[in-house]
Amino acid sequence: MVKKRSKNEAKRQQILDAAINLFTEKGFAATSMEVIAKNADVSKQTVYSHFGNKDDLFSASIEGKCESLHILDLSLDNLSDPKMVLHQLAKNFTEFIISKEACAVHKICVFESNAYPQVSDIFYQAGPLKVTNEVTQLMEKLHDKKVLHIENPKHAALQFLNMMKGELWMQIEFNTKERISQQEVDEYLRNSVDFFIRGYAKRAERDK
Amino acid sequence: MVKKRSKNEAKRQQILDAAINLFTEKGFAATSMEVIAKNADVSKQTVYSHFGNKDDLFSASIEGKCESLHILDLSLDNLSDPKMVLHQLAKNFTEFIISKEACAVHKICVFESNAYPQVSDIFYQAGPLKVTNEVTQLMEKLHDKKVLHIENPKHAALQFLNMMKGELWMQIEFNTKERISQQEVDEYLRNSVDFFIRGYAKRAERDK
DNA sequence: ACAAAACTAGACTGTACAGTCTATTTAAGT
DNA sequence: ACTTAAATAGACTGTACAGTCTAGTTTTGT
Repeated sequence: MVKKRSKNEAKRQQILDAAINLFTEKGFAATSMEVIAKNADVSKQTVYSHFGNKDDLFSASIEGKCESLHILDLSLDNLSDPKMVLHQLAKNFTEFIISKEACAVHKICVFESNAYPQVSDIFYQAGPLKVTNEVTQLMEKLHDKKVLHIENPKHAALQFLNMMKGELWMQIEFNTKERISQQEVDEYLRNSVDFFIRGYAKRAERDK
Repeated sequence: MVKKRSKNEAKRQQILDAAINLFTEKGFAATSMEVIAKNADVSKQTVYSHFGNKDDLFSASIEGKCESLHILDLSLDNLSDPKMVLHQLAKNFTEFIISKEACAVHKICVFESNAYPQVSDIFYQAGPLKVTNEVTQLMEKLHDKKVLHIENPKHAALQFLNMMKGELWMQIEFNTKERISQQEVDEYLRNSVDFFIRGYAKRAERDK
């Protein structure tokens, strides 16, 4: 007659929420279990009862965050107009990567990738790798439908996505004082999409 | 009758060396002044005498590192062969950004950019910004000499540099187990240079 | 109702570390 | 050579924090 009670799921979630906020804001080392407990409105002991130690809580909180981040929805109709598709993708992508949420998790995962490669890997799989794969499929489709001429879709996806980061991404990474204007960002995106299409235009169209 | 003695410059350098190594390896919070002193083969008090506190030592060590990083030497003759120039640039750039040194400083500056924006800014100026500016000038020259048709050289520089990061850079950032092969990296670089040149070819040559 | 698991509060331990103090050694100016 | 500021080593202080323990309270399955 084993009595099994489930732990309070709400509390677990409160702890995870507080933990991910603090970890991403202050980093692992500078975040204490006591402050996590306090922010979660829960006793320290409860934290330890749900998650055995600080490391495990860290893993769990990053994992939880990765699950909750829904990145891109590539609802890609209208493939025949690559400019529109790619521009939309570019906008969605940049908007996502500069979001506070995504940025903060990205930062801590990169930083702790030596001490916690498993954690870093969770993010890599759920984030960059997943997006790259999805965009690779898009590139394949653009090639198959003869909209563009893309011999290596994975390379094209990497080129496209990396390119889109541009200056804004660096400025956000380094938290610079000055930021380029929205107009400049838009222009960079437009310019980059045009450039991408020129570079991967079908032969026949290269002299349009 | 002021007697002025200069502090031991060698020790100062030992401290800076030890500090930058530890900070970049373990991060700011996880690096103690005692361990820095020990690694520098110097007493803790000496550390405090040279650098008032941990924050100042952190700034100084990052600053020192930035000065010692010589990034790219763009000795750009043979502009008439853009493929060669850009391929060389691509190789130099990737080699630099994946170097342990550069990576480690990059990581900590990004991570501490909230707590220490001044420090992060030093790196941004000395690294990404400087390289971008230099490559922008290269792009201008390629346009002026009518080798390529580049209306916005800064955008082109950003596109080129970001693009080159590719998959390897992500894998190094996240310290993944698997790494793509040197061959794949080379192929990506070649592919990307070709793509770049296609995208910025002069109109007359777009149907070569 | 009641038994046991989940929770709480807070004291406690041991460790680590930033920064200071003190006593000693080193070396520059004369 | 001698004086004295500068530099040094290492002990010391106070704080913070991971993780444990205890004693009591709440919740829940039966």
